[in-house]
Amino acid sequence: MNIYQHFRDEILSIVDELASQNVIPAGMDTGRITVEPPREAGHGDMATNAAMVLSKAAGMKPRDLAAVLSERLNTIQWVHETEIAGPGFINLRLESPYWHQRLEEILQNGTAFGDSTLGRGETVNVEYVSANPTGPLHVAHARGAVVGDVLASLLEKAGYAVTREYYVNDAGAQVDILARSAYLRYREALGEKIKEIPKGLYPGEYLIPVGEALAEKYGDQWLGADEEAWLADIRSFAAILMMDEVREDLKSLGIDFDVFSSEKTLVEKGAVEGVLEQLEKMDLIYTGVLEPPKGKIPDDWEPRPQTLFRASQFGDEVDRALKKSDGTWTYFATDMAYHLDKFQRGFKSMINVWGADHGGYVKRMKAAVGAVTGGEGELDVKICQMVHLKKGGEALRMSKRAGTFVTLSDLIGEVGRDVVRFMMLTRKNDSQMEFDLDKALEQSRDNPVFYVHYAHARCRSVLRNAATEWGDDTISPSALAAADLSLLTDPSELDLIKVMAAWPRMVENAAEAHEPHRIAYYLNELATLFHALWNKGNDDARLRFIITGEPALTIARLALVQGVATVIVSGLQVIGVSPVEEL
RNA sequence: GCGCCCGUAGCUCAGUCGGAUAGAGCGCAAGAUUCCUAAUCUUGAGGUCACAGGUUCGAAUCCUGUCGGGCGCGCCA
Repeated sequence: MNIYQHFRDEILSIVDELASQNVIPAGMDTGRITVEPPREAGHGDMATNAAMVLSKAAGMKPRDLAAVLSERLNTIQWVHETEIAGPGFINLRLESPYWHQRLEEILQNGTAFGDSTLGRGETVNVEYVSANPTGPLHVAHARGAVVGDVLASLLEKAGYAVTREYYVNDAGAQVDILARSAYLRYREALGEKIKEIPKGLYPGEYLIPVGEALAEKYGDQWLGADEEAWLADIRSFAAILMMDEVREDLKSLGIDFDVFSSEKTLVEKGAVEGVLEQLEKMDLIYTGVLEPPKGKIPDDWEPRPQTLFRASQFGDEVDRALKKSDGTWTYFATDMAYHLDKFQRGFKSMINVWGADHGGYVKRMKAAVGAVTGGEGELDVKICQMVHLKKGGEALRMSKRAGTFVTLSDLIGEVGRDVVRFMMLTRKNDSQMEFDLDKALEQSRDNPVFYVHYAHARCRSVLRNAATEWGDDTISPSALAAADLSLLTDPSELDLIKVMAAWPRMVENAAEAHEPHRIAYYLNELATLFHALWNKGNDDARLRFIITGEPALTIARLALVQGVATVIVSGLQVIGVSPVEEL
């Protein structure tokens, strides 16, 4: 349950009630009323801006209106006291039993705590990774993979019906290059000496086994043959092998897609012609000549009539080309068809997770979605900025051309899957990130993965110790459920419960904002509070979890510890990281 | 030249679709361990939220401009 939502509803009914009693006008816009945790703990448990938001429409000064509202709020169940502060905030302080109930709720729900019905089962398509099937995944893909996957999990937890989708670009020029590169390796496998991989082809050694496999399957039949004889076969052969590798890499990151959509299939079934026909009917296509980009004119620029989409009618800067000079579709044209296809499969809400190099593509894609769905489809694009790897205090420079990039599987081999997943969420997706391989393995406060794991391990440790000393029954779910939680009276214990109680709201807000990194930050905060409480037990033995000779108090505190562990696990599940029992 | 993203403490970064005295970690200074994991914690110093205007009860947040960094800029994806 989102507790802030609960009290917001209470305020709305108070507003209605006051309106029906003609104390304030009826029919005011209450949409901007919020109930939030105040930034400062000293301001109570919750604060509402209701009086300030409504004051104008009510024709009252904010603080006067606040006085009227707070009088009624005082009578609501669980409200301990209210206070009018600053320009007209109403601060609420809640009674301790309310917080004890929240802990009980956590214990009853287990890791399902935080599940929300916000999404009302609406479908959302999250498309991520979508790397060309031309080589293994590397570090840049890892960030998008994690961001997309965790965003999908987050939306699921918030009550959406999520489809995880990978778009396989198996039709464009990139896979032709793959095929030519593989052909070289094929000749090599048959004994030819290849001195140097020509510029423009993929030099990576990962294609050597592909060449060998080709040689084994097809023998020498293509030696000396024209490209048109072998291109199609090798292209699909190599692309399939590459996708197998991609799937392996994703699996090792714990990522499993629901749908792999093939660009080639889409093109072959005429989807591009379909979407263009539709656009033609809407008069959104014409033949024209684009202006060269100002300030920077490409060397080989020449004005040329092209088939263009009126993207500028939908918020883009210029109209965009749909056909290449060789008559084939641009990537954009097939991507339009692809997004219409998604929409027709029932996804009004689409999220794409892209790398930084696609930033300039966002506007036209949004324009395209707006056009082909008649404004009904909604596209959000999360751009993941670059990841700079660091090791031994030095930057690891990567170059795809030189073949010196660090692969995803290298990275996982170096630090492990869970660390990769968590670390990728320690920055907003649109901020650049430095990934320090040494720090990611460090067991210190510096390393948020460790820090959260440590908090959970400490929880488990206390529970194990209690079981050893008092018997397994002490920590059984039924024993903890029967605990007298009213014995939890210390402010730091209640503070901890309050942060746990904020978890459902965190899930909803992060899901609505499409910001998975907030989960990692929340877990860090929860861990901080728990570590702090733990250390209070060092200063004051009365605050330790296990108090010999006081079973009731101990069980209440074990319930608290179990609650912390539960919420941490609930969060780690969203991130896709396994909790550890001990370190 | 144009578009998008970013600019917050010495460093790395949060900051809840406009809220109260702008936060955290690292680093720095000083402390806590016969006791549930000190792999942790506590306290302190540290700020013109890049800069200049504007919008309003209120701006780090929204708008305009300037400066600085990143990404991209017809027939690559």
